[in-house]
Amino acid sequence: MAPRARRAERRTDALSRERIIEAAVELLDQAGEGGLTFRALTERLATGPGAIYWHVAGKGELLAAATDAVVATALAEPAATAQPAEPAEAAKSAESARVPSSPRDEIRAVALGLYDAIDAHPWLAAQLTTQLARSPSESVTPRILESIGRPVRALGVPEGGWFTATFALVHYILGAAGQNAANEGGAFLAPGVDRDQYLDAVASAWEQLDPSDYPFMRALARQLRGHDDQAEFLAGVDLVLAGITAVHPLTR
Amino acid sequence: MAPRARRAERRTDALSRERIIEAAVELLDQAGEGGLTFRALTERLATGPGAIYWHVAGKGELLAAATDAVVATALAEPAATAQPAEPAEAAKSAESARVPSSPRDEIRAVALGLYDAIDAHPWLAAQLTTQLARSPSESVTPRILESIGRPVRALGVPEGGWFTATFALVHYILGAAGQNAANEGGAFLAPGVDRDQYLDAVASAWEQLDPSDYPFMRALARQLRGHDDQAEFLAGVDLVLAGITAVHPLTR
DNA sequence: ACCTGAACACCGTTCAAGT
DNA sequence: ACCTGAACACCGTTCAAGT
Repeated sequence: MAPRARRAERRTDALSRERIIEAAVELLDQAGEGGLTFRALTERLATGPGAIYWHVAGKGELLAAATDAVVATALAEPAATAQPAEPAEAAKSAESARVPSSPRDEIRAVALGLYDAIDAHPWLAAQLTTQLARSPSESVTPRILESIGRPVRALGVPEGGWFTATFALVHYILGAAGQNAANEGGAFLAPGVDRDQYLDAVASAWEQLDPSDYPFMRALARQLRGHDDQAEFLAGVDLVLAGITAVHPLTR
Repeated sequence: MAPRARRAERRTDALSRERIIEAAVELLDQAGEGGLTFRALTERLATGPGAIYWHVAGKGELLAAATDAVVATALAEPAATAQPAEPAEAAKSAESARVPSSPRDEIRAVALGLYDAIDAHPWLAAQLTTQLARSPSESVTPRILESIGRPVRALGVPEGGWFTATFALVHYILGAAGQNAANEGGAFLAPGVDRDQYLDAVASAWEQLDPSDYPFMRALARQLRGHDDQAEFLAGVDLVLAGITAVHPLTR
C-alpha cells in the first residue's frame, strides 16, 4: 500500500553528495548560516535526515564541503570580473586578465576573486577564517594558501619570508572581504536601509563617541562616508604588497 | 511551605549583569563557544533562565558583553606581558613598557596584548571578527580601532591613509592571533597531542598533497615545523608596518 | 546499498506566577 | 523590582525498520 499522500513533492532522481551540497549552498545564500538546517534540507530535498547522513558525516562536513565548492569555483575563474572602473581602466584590466600577468597582478586577481565570492556568499567569511585556523589540511586552506603563496614566491621573496608574507596577505584579504560583505548584507539594521545609509549610521555612531576617549574614531568617521569598498580593499592589498617589497628589497 | 529540597546550592548574593557576564566568560574559557548555554549558566548561577533574561537581552548580548569585558581589560594592561625571551630582552621590553613608547612600539604592544588575550580565550577570535564586521559601533570595535588607529596617526600617516592602514593592521592581528590560538587549542586532533606534534601533522598533510597541484604548499610545510608563533606573529605586524611606511614615505 | 521517519537529548526564549 | 520554572518551538543526530 502506498504511504499516505504528502504535500511536498517527492524527489525523482537519486540523492547524492553533490545534490546535497548544492542545496546546502542555496540555503546558506538565502538565509545565512542559520538557514542551513537539517529540517530545511530534508524539505528541499524531499527526504528524511537519515538519507542525508548516509551521504554526509554531519553538519560540519556539510559546511566544509559547501565552503570548498564555492571557493574552488571562485579560484578557478579568471577572477578579474567585478571592476566597475573607467572604460579605459576596464579595458586595461580585461586585457591583463588574459595576458600572463605579473605576480602582483595575480595576487590582486586572486584577492578580488575571493572578495567577489565572499560578497556573493557572505556566510563564506566566517567559514573561511575558522577553517583556515582549525582545518589547515582540509582542502580549502591549501587551495587559498597555494594561490596566494605561489605568486608571493614568484615575487622573489626569499624562502624564509614566504610564511609571513603569504599569511599577512590571506588574513588581510579574508578579514577585509568579510567586513565588506557584512556591510552589503543589510540585515543588520532595519530592512530597507541600503549600504550608504548604513555606513552613514555607523559614521554617526562613531562621531557620537566621547571625543576624549575616542579622538581617532571621530576622525575615522569622516573617511567612512561614501568610501569605495572595492578600492579600499585593493588599497589594503597594495599596502601589504608594499610591505613585502620593503622587507625583501630584492623583490620585483 | 518551602519548595522541596534541591541538590544544587542556592546562590546567597543577588544576581547582577556583571556576575552573569563573569560566569559566561568562565564557561567560554572552559568549553569554548559551545559551552556557553543557558542551561549551564543557570546551573552555575543557581537560578532559572528568566532571571538571566531580566539582566541581559539574550545570548547575543551576552556574547558581546563577554567579548567586550575581556578585550577592555586586555587593552588596559601594559600589554608587554608574555614575552618569554632572554633575561636581557625581558628587561628591555619591561622598560619600554614604561617609557613613553614610539608609535611603532605602541602598535606592537597593542598587537601583543590582543594576541595574548586571544591565546588565553580562544573563543575571542571568532567573536571579534564577527563583531568587527557586524557591529562596528558596538563598544569593542571602537576600542580596538582607536588603540591601533591612534598610533597609526602618530606615525605621520596622512589622513587619507588612516582607514587602510588601521584596518590592514587590525585584520592581520585578529586573523593571525586567531590562527595561533587554534593551534594551541589542541582539541582539534586526538587529545594528548601537543602543539609541536600538531604542527608536524599539518606539515605532513601539506607534504602529501599532489606536488603538481600544490608545489608551494610542500615548500611551506618546511617552514611550519618548529616555527616560533609569537615571533611569526610580530614579523607579520612589522611587515604591515613596513607597508605603511613604504606607502607613506613621510612617515617616521 | 540506499532511504524512511520516529525518537532522543539537547537548544534559546517566553511568560504566567510568585515574592 | 527581581526571580521561578514549566512550556514552546526549535536544533543535530541516531537507529530500527523498510526496500
